[in-house]
Amino acid sequence: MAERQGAGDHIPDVAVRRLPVYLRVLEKLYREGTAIVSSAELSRLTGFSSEQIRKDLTYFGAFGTRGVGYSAVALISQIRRILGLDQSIRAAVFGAGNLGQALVRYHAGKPQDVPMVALFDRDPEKIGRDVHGLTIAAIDDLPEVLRRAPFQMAILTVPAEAAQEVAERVVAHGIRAILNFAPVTLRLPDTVFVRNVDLSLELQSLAYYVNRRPEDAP
Amino acid sequence: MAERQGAGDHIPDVAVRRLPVYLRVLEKLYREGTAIVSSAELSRLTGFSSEQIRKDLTYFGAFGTRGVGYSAVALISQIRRILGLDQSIRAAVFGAGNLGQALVRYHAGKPQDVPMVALFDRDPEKIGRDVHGLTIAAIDDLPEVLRRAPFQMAILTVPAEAAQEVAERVVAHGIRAILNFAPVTLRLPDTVFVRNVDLSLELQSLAYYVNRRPEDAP
DNA sequence: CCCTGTGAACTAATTCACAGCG
DNA sequence: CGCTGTGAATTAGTTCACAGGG
Repeated sequence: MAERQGAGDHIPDVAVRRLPVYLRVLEKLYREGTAIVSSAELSRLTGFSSEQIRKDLTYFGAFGTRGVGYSAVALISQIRRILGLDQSIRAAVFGAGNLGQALVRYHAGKPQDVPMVALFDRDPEKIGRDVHGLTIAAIDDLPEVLRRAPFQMAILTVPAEAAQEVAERVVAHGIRAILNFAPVTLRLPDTVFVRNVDLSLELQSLAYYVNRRPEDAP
Repeated sequence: MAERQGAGDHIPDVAVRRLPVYLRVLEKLYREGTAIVSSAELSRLTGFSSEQIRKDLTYFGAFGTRGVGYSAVALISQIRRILGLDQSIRAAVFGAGNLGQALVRYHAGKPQDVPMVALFDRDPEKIGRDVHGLTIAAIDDLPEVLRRAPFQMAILTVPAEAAQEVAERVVAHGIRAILNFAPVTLRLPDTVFVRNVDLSLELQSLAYYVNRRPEDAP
């Protein structure tokens, strides 16, 4: 009689990825003094359909009031809870090159739920230098840094050749979520969740739409 | 009797986004001397299923040889043609802050099919400075720069508050493809193709998977 | 015999349409 | 009434399974 214990129904990743968008919009509305928001207004501000927004939210519960809408504060804290942002989630950056350093600085300069708390590099020249308050550490110091400044997420900005090895090392230390900027397909146990962001790939696939008539848009 | 002129069937964006991944793997194989590749090998190297790869390719034609596989060179040039990379496609970066400058430097340092040929900023202090060979231009000089160094794609790394306005200006000058790094939902005519890359959003949605058992992975 | 190409079957995701409730 | 919540219908995307041709 027992169904799959506590698992609930499978939630599509596309829905999970929309939650932070809702959160961003809700926080803006809230700062501007809005107390109640309808799915129709969220639709206008996010570009997603109102039924999609309602459906996404009901994957996790019933947060609105029929005939009225959603309380902005309440929905903000619900979404933060769903994503786990109510607990402390931290990230470390691997690779203190152009991109790694820029991401640290860029991210530090904005409101952030997931702070970057460590920055690693392999180059002995760079170790010990400061990037926006973070001291560059050697990747070999990973265990020690993890103890001093725990993090649950790795952001890879190392060169393509190094990415697989670095990924395996962070996974060996218990990291289960990776944001990979290196232009390689990582091969990792599927207990690890990987999201890829690849500038060249984005530009190449955008090229497809440059010479296309509007009707062919997806 | 005439069907929708020349339009062919609608090709899903997910498939278009996989093409550059195939391309990257094929180019690596080709550099290493491989002449013929099977969809099974591409599957192993990309993580996509072999039938998906074959299906994706047949959206655009029949490029393989039954019983044999695909010629690496031939498939490379086919995919490049499909994406439009056989013509010259160029991008410009708007916003010469941390991220914008880093993207220019990062991208310049690797093989690239879509070069970045211009860099804009609003800050008079920055105008005229050099970033990896590109001279920072004022956004007001957009028409002139477009004439001197034509580009078909805009990469937005301006602050959130400025993104909508800058987007509208580039669209007014005929740009129809935008890679948006600013944390806002752009509202643009749907003749314009926008792809969003938002670091905070990626981190927030990854957070969801940090505290999840492997079975709940998507 | 092998691997591509492809309809058919299936699975996932979105949109519809309306019941439900403040 | 109005807007949420949600099964049902639809549409999109993936995988299956095998026919097709070198």
